[in-house]
Amino acid sequence: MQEYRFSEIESKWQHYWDEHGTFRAENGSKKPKFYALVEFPYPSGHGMHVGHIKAYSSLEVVSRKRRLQGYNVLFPIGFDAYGLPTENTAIKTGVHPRQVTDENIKKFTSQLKRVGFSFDWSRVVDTTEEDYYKWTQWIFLQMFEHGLVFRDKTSVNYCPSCKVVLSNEDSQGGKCDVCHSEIVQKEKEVWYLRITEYADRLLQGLETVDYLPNIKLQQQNWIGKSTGAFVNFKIAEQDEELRIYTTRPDTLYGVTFMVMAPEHPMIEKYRAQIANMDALDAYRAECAKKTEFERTQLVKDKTGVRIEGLTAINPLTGKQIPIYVADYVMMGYGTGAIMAVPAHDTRDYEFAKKFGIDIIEVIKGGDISKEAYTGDGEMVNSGELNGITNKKDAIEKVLKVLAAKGCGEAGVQYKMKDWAFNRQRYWGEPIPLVHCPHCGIVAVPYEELPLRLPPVENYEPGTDGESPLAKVESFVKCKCPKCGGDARRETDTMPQWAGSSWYFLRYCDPHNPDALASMDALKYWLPVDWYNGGMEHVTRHMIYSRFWHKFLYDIGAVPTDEPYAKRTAQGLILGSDGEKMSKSKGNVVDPNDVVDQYGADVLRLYVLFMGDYEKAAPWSDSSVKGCKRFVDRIWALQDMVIDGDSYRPAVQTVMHKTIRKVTEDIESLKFNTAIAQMMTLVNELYATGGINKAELRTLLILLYPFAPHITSEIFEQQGFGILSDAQWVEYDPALCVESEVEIVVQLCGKIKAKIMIPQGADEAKAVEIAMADPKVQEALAGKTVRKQIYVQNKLLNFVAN
RNA sequence: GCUGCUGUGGCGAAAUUGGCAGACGCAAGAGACUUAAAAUCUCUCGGUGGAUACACCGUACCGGUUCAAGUCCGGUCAGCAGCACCA
Repeated sequence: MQEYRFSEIESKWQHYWDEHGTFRAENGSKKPKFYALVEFPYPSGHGMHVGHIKAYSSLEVVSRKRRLQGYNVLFPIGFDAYGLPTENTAIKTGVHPRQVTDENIKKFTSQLKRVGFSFDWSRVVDTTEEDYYKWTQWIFLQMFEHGLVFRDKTSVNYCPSCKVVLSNEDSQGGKCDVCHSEIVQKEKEVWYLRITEYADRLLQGLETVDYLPNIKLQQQNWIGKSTGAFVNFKIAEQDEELRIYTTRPDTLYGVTFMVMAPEHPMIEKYRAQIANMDALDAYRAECAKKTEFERTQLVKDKTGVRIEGLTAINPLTGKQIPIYVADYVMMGYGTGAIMAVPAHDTRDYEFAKKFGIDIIEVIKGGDISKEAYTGDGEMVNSGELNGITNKKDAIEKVLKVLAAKGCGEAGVQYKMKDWAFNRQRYWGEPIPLVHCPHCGIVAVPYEELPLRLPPVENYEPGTDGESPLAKVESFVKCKCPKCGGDARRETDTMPQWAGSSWYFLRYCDPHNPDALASMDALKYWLPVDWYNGGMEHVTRHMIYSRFWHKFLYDIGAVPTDEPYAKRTAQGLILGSDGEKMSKSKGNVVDPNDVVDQYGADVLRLYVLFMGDYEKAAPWSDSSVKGCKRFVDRIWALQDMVIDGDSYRPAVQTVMHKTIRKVTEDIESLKFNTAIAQMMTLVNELYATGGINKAELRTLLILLYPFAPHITSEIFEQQGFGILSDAQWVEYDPALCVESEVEIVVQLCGKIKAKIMIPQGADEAKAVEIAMADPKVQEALAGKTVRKQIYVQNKLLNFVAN
């Protein structure tokens, strides 16, 4: 046997697959289709991370297996290449982001190829290429035409370091997602996509798809649907109504004050009529200074100021109620104002205690002198609601009363907000809209797409939150497509999430010049059968892309309502210190190093063998060696090959068991146990002193999805042909069990003996054999068996005393 | 604070979903081969006692259900993740 020179063998097979187009997916093939999708990478300058390898390895294994099972598999890859790090490199070095991107993509491509992933390289997409972002802009314009794009001046999340407006999703926890600086609030005109219009459908759609339960749950929480009521409170001093949203209309009799958000428009409207406007202005200025983080996290104490000159009237009791301004009420949720029921809401309770406001109990069951009671109970002090004992009935009743008086109705609210859809950055898709002094906002005509990024001298954004594009007169100045007069282009670009919201559609038909993809191709491939990626993308990327997809479905551009039939997520690879890998900690593992030292097959095996695929696991250099040893033992099997075209009796059971376990475990992401079973098989083969041709052939096929290079090489050398053309192997369930099995004999649940009985023996037979065993006889001596439990092929338990 | 998940050897983990706890791998120890080391091969490897057979204990902690609990139920503690004044 020759030496195992993995780098030669691996590059030989990578070239073979490339030249033969082994992994090309065929549109419209008669074979059953399987569309496996992994999250395309952002091509950063640092190259790939072992985390990428783990993320792609699962569906890589599934894809290779499915091809051997006769499927037409689409397993594509691409690059989500717009984004800040590339632009920041450009700012630092002056190199054009296009060039930076191209270099990074080249680097990623070579790394991916070295690992031997079976991607269809003829379908690569790059979100920054003209014939791709043309269609991103096209979708945006379709949304614009359908009223899903709007402009609004609101307080936005602004990162002072990146000088950019961020969506809520990009500024979770009050920190910028990219540079982790504190986010501040800033008034700005921004573009929004009306994703809230799809909130209910995004929620309902979850019932029709096969996502892991925790993924569904996170999406549900993100959408955050609540049901309740809108109630209008008349203002005593003015001909005006204050509209509020509440989930507890049943507590309406317990309202003792109202609260408006500091930004509530009614404050400005009645500026002249409010007696203490100075105090209010001072308070509001203080709130505006606070970052979102301070406002929601640090401040435990309730603050606020009463509005003097405006009083609300409880629509049910006619009682006058004071109104406060307080920053514990947010303008962005509900109506920006609430009715406060301190007896039954913990926040209102704190506020009332601090400001000495009345607390009126309307639900019995708690002790409101100590804390708010949020549970269920009998209604009291509540007029017509008195005596009702459950929340549901009380709400039903109060809604009827409100409807009769015309001052309120049932309603739903979502936590999810509309999607702030622009960045003041260069390296993104230009927003194809024009500001015309006569016609207003006008869409760039479809024929003019793509609207290209112009060259700029300086990629640095303006300090006032303006895009670098604003400085390019030749880009900004244009003619209005409607009236032909002088107009100005929108200079903001789209956020990074735009291109990734539809990339899986382009894969189906990546070179189509006339549509984002042909309907035929989409009908053939959609939905994506299995999508794997990180947990960090299940609320943002996945909700955005589901939203776009549903919109495209509504306008007839795609054939399915939901894009992804199934979604799973891999766990992180931690550094060997158990911490998250990061450059600053110096615990990052470069996949190239592993490939250099041990080969791609070892890397692939290790990332799947290291633990539960869905859980985080620390990297261990020495454990990688275990996989290396396994691969070496596979290579060494070539010296032990004997003739034989069927499994030898001594290993027949373990062969069938292994086929079954590997076949099943791959489908349920249990790669670690699939590999363990193959190791067990190899150990047993070594113990028999050899392996015959039939056994070797089967073993190579089972191992091929994990370690395709070494298995392809041995397969060829043994004269079995080209492994990627082979068929997956079958098992016989009847042969997965030995003819004799060991069972445990227990006395009252304690193990007393182990006996061999024929496989599938009935209870009488098992008892007969057990009774003949001296240890069993000893254990049962002098005892009366009152009951016996027999589990076939497992155990026999005597209950005796 | 709310929601969800997880707690098993020195380490990464298995356990057909209530039926032999610790498969497989790493690390460690002993032996073989070697001038030697590496590599490879063989054996040991949860704890306590015992020379061995073996016995007892053991899946975060306390309690319960059951012939039988890592698995189910109730409570406690710890860790992780997501959301976070959502009215």
